Amino acid sequence: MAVSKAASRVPSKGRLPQNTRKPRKRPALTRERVLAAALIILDRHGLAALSMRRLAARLRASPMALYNHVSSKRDLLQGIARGLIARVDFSCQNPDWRERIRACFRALRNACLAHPRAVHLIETIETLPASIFEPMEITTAALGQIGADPQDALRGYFLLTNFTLGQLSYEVRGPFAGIDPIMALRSGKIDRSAFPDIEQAASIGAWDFECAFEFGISAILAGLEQRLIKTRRQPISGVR
Amino acid sequence: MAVSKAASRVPSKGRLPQNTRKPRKRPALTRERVLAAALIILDRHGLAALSMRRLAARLRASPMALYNHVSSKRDLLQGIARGLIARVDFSCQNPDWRERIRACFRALRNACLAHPRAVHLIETIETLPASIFEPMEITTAALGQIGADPQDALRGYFLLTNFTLGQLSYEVRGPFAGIDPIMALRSGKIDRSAFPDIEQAASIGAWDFECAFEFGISAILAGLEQRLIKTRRQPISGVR
DNA sequence: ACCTGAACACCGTTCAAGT
DNA sequence: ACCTGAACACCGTTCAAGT
Repeated sequence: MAVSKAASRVPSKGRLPQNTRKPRKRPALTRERVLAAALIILDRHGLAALSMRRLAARLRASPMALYNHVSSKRDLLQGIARGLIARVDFSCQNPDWRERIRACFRALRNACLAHPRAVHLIETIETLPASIFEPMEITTAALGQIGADPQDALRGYFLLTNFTLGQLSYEVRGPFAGIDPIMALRSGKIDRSAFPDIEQAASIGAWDFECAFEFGISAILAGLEQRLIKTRRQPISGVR
Repeated sequence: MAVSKAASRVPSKGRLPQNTRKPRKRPALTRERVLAAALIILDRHGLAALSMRRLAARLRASPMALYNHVSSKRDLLQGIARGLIARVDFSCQNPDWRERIRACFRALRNACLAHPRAVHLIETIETLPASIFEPMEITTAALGQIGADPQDALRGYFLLTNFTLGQLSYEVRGPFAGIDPIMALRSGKIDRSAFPDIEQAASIGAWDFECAFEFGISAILAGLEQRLIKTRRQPISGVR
């Protein structure tokens, strides 16, 4: 992993160097600058448009210059994802354990929605920054508090994350012309009479993902509370 | 969308043509044969290895021959995903509505696990085959039966699918060297004392995804039942 | 230590030509 | 109708060379 030390050249005490030989037309490359530029391309034009060559052009450097700050394209993409997650603040002081959990996943969701085209990167991240352990710790602590054993608490955590990321992955793909079952029914491509109950649902207005998310978290929390308390001294390991 | 009519050359009544000029060394290309070969490469070597050129080589044809049966690489990938979903049998005759729902998502999960490297394709499918409406119909019908209004029933369905696909996406990425928090803690890369409750969970043996899945579905069903019955005449639209 | 240009081994897809 | 080879405009990355 090639990491530049260029950042350490920044003058101490925050004073700008006044008599440097010549004001650089293009500021020196940095891992941070490379990642930031990559995120801009990703946000604006999508993952397919993010090539090393295009990124280099935007930074007015040769493609190979990037490899001084990033060891491969894979490292670049992982760096973007890690950076986004590392900046999220998951903490919440609410005394209600349900609200603490809810706040975690809301924070994760909002961080992802700020960069929709990076969601897939976050989902496929390989080495996680330490901050991702915060929601895990908060959730397992809260569930332990209501009597869940460690294994069930962890399962509860995975249930919540996987739902959150799963919905994000779906939501972010928009605008669901051919993907959204409601849209598909409405467009008449599918035989409505074969699916009477969906037909009913299809009369609903625009789908509100935020409401669906809050509904989902609420239902999960209610289910976890019921199941974990019910089985407090008798963990549901062999359930099928 | 280029679709070949080569399949219609198959002799009627299932009789093989005995005096065809010469037994072809390489059977004629077909959309089905192209998709099948692509799935084999995908299963064996992953998405990155699935190029039009490599696929053509495996079929002993020129890369351009593929374009007679598939309009683009995108069409190829979508075709694989649609094919996998279309073959799933979601039906279940169990009188218990919970079991009918459970069977749906178990079927979806198992179909995906049979082709782990195709999961990402299934998640990002654009036009869905009609069969994907079956779990939706079964779920919304079941939830309607216990008193949910159409909107909440649909939210319940999305909760279940997004969890199922979200966990699949995570599970399939394995083997979680740097991604699994438990592994990360165990490897000592993270300060265990900062996360006492996870530390507890880290004492658990190998993670069982199937159990986690069943646990998740159970918790969701319990939560949905409680919430939907409780709010039968008072849908939770503005919940936050 | 950082950057460059040329080159290598790949891509997906267009095009004109063959049967 | 189906297939081909050559070509185009791209990729990520290696290498040898420059400062």
